[in-house]
Amino acid sequence: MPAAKHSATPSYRPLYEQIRILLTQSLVAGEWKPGEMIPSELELAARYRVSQGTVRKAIDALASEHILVRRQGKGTFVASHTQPAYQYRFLRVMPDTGEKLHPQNLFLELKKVKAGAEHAASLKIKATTPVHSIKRVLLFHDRPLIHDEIVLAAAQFPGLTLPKLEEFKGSMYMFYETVYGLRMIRAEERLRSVAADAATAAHLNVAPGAPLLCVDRIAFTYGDKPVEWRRGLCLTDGFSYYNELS
Amino acid sequence: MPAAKHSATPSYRPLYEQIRILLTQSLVAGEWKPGEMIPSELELAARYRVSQGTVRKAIDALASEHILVRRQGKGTFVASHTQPAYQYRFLRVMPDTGEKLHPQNLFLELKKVKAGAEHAASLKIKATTPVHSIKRVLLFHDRPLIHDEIVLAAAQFPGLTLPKLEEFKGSMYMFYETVYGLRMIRAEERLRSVAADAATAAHLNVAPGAPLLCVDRIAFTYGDKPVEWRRGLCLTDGFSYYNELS
DNA sequence: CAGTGGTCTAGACCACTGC
DNA sequence: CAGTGGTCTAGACCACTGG
Repeated sequence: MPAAKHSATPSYRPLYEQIRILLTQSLVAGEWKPGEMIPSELELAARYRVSQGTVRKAIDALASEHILVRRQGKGTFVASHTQPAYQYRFLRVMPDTGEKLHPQNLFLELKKVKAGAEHAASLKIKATTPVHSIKRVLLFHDRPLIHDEIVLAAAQFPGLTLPKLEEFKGSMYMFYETVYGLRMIRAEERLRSVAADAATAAHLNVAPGAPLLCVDRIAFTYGDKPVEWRRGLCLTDGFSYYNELS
Repeated sequence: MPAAKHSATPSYRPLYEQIRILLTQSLVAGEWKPGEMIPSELELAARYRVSQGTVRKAIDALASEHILVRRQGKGTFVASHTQPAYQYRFLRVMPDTGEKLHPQNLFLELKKVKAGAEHAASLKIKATTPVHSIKRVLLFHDRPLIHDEIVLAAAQFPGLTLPKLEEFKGSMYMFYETVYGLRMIRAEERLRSVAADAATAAHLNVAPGAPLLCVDRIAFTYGDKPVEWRRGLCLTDGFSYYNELS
């Protein structure tokens, strides 16, 4: 017997949708951590007093968003940026050769500053709230490829220091996840073509004025909560930003 | 009674997958045309001798690829670029204001030429095969925004002429669909940042050397058959290429 | 082998559309 | 109202994993 076929909210909300929300809440609460296995479909069906099929549909939805990962014969797992296939989940820049891009991090600085208007709006915090501003360069085969500025709300990343970033081996999102328990599930990007300014040109070892791909990104964790603002300036000489439209 | 739970192919193929293939074949054969309603789930279930649930799963897959569109209470329809929501399905460039982009076409030329190596590889045809090369500019509020070169296999677009393009009102994909029965379902894009050459600069009314977003696209019809190669050079001053990562 | 996810069925009922 | 897609169930069986 299902708990309730209808919710109190104005418009109709199917059961599997309610289950999806409950599962998400458990994820937010940390009941199951990234990489861990969640209970089997039959267990969850029993817990929520619904049929296996309904649980399946809820899990299907979360799996299609890459929040959960199903593995036949093993179980269903919380997706993690530490899993090999998810290491560079959001990195769309790739060599035109088809080679795999495993860039190297070179951190330039970490400053604690006050959020400007754009950062504040993106991160849904008040302007002048303290934020960390990180600058780094991504190297590919020892050649500088991308210059990033990354802005994070200081309140969400207490005790963040340059050495901590530098000693960590792996992507930023792996870092957020393992050190701060923040798993990024989604991002929005806006791309523009810009001319390199002097400072960026120096970092990327190109002439000032060279055309660069400017990628503005906002990354979100569970519940569409924005966590990271990022501006990447990227060389596209032998590299390109790949996208599938469907 | 299902026709067969296993296919003859080496590895296991579920029934709903076989149904999905049959539906796709009917679409390719033109049994149901863009915009038309396909038979109801129960009819299809009877036709293929499977349960409604199995048909549902096949349709779900096609709907998630935007090949079919479900409308509760009405039926399931073949997606069409002529439907308002699908007009500019693959246009990711948008004003930073959030305004909707309804660009205007200005055709510059149509030439019949031989396919070069890149076009041939992209369209999976032999080099030197005849192709149409179309050049146009997209205007937004009378301001030139994008310069496109579009390459199509001549064999697939017989009798294509500039006047035909010019008299047609709507997007290119609407044109392919309504005039040649070719519905594009998917595209791959590669983005780069480039400096405007003299000719492009003139068309877009900017200084030579200005940074432009170069968008190379291959668009596919049913069965991943490539139909269109396109190179767009786009101003990103007040506009940007929007993308969601998940 | 037991346990997991994956498929498929048959049937009941709900929500939405348009006549 | 009939007809469509959408939800939910209960149960059978298949495919895959690992001990």
